[in-house]
Amino acid sequence: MHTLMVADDHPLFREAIAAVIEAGLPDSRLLEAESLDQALRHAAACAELDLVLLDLGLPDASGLEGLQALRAAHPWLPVAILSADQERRTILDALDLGAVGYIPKSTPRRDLLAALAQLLEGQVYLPPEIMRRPAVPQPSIGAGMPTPGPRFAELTDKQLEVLLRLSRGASNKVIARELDIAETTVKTHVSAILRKLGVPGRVQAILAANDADLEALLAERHAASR
Amino acid sequence: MHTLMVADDHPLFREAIAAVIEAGLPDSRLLEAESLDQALRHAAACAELDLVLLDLGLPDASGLEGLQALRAAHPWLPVAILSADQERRTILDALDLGAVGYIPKSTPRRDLLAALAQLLEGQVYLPPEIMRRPAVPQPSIGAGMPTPGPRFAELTDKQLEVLLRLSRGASNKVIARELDIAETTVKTHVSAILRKLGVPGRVQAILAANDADLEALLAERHAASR
DNA sequence: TCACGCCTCCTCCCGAAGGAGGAGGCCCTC
DNA sequence: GAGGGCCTCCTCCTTCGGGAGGAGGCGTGA
Repeated sequence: MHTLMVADDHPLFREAIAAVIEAGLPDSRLLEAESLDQALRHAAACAELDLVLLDLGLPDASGLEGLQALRAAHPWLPVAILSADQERRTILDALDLGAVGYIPKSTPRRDLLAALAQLLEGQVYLPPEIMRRPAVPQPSIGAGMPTPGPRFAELTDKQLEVLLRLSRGASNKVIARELDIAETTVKTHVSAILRKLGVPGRVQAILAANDADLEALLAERHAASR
Repeated sequence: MHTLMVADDHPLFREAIAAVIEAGLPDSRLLEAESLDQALRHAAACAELDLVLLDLGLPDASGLEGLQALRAAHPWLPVAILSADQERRTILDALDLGAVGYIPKSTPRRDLLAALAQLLEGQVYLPPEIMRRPAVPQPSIGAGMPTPGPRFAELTDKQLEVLLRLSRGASNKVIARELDIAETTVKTHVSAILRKLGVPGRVQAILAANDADLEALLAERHAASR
């Protein structure tokens, strides 16, 4: 027998959560709050609360302020964020403020139930699809700027030419025609690019390339070679 | 069959980990590294590596530098920290740098196994006893931007969900798992997306999607449906 | 001169991607 | 009740993408 509270200003969403919990965690009790204020009052009144699911963006609390307030008032109360926000930064900030978990609202029902079960067991839950994404652009920890990121510098000129066309969505065949080399040669270059960038496929190479200015890098090299 | 690597400079500790894994994850392979350098070489040489357990305080890498280096060299390689350090701040910094989990060395054997299993399943693991200690798309729907471009408006909600993941570089298989539908269904959706956007392949769909703010569009729809 | 890196191309092989075509279920509207 | 749109899943088939492994030519620097 667990007691949960969902704090969200959308009645329909609260209803949906209630339905999920009723179906998946049969003998649980669910409190509902439509504002931070009400959530704080519920928390004060109900001693056996096991978990709070807190929406970001309640009318009376912008962003993570609600979490902060709840944590300050009830440091022992486990609070998980339930939000539409999928930003990695937001999740880390929430953890920083003491959240025990973070559940994106886009989480499919079965994963949501698994997450709740995990949280009620005393574990921590974070959305794998976000936290396990490679994107780590800003380390910002000490050390000036080694920022190797993807090592475009390691690519040879030819490989950069290939990557440039890759990033524009060209197929191996098209690249071969444009550079007037055999398709097998293009594949060799592509393989080398994937290896050097440490990505598993051309799609990821394109996404990485889109974060950099390849044309500038190429122009720079051409200038340097003159 | 999983392949793991433990990077720790204490032979006895590596031995202990090996024993735990051998007993608890019978058909796994374990690589051992006693320095960051060796870990990097192993990672480069072994493609089927599923998880790296990285100690903080290797001789050739102080603190989280090793994690940073490993992440930079192999962005797609899941790395979990295995450390004696129990500071909340350290854990948050490790996550910040892209670690998929954090296991204190004081973790009892059975919890350690559970954590490894969770990590190998693609989840995130954090030590509850530390993290649970008391301690946005805000789309700005300013009306003014119709931005039809490619006809994203013609896509159904589900197709938008698929396109969103597509644009992050996910394969059909991954999308299927995230949305909890069959891979064939994903293919159906992808085919519909390609047809509606008038592009010849997923790569072009991604490039088109990157020029638009899909999250905002999705949030807008969800808001409208309430 | 010899080694090394780069570019070029090849074959064999396998898994991912995507089209064609069909089918059942659900829900809404006419 | 009969469409029709959407979501779901299937099979069969082709092409594309990428790894493994090998090989030859060319230029530069030790």
